[in-house]
Amino acid sequence: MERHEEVLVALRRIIRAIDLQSRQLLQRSGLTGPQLLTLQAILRHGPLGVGGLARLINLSQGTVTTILDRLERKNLVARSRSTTDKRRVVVTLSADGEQALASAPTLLQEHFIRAFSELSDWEQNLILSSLQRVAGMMDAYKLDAAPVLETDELNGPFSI
Amino acid sequence: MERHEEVLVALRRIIRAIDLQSRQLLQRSGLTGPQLLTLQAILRHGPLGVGGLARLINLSQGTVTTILDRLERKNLVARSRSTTDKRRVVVTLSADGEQALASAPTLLQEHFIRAFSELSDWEQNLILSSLQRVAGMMDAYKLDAAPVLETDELNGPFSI
DNA sequence: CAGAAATATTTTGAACTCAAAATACTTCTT
DNA sequence: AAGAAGTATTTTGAGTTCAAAATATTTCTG
Repeated sequence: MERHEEVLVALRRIIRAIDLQSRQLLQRSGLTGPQLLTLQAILRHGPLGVGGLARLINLSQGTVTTILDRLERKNLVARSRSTTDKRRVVVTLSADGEQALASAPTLLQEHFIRAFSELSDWEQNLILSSLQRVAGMMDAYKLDAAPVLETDELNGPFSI
Repeated sequence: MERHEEVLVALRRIIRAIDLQSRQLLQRSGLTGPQLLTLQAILRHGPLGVGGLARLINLSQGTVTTILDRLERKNLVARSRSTTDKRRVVVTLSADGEQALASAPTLLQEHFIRAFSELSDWEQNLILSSLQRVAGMMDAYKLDAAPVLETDELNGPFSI
């Protein structure tokens, strides 16, 4: 097996572990990972537009809309149209939302956080920078690809 | 921001990049990432039961069933009941499936594979072992919960 | 051998995710 | 001011994912 395939296997394990954690979270607190992440982002950054929120948590706008639908149904957030620019929808935390956040579990499994914290400083840094490096290599294309869409790149590196 | 939170941010970027790659794949070849992964596993390991397939690619049995539904609808795989043990469903690649696999793109973006391959040997190993370490810390609990899998179609606990 | 326990798979119900199309509003141009 | 162009959000349609319940078969036990 080539090394980049082993990378994929490791990533699939990680992705699955995160998904399972999200489902456990739902059982314990009624909030899934993405929902909790969304609430945390609003808490940290204050009232936000949907687009800004999406960029902050690395999700598409449409995805954030459906997450907000669920949070709104549970009365954890409120949506309101901005008065200055009525195209914008501003999302705020409700009192219930703050309450839910305060009592919510962590997004990563407790035992992962513990294990990670017990690593030495340089090991933590090594792991973090490896992850950031992989992330950078994977989403690098977004930076140069967006402007180039006009040119006929359809027969480019990804053709069948 | 604490370091384990930065870990989560990096992981979210990676997860998103992989999802987007899967959708590009679908545009170009008609197969999504999980579908391609499933076909590859069958090619490598020969006809498989659904459960073995699920363990091989780190997905639940129910998930694999829905993926197989789509692959079967496209005539890329065939399901048949095992004659020796009729509880089991055996999945095989069709001729079309082999053909599709032969002409399919890679699961990771070409440019990621290129960038990764250009790293020095020790850098590749460093990244791979960091990912494996994170994966291990995340799904460690499963090992206590579920005893050893002893299936003859499974070479190692997480091989693809 | 008949019923119970175990194993394998599918179905069901809910959440997440995206691209692309549709909608709503603002700002720029003429 | 009227229409065009741009920006922000939601809707639509499809795929992925899981746990838990339902179904199908086999193997064990009395």
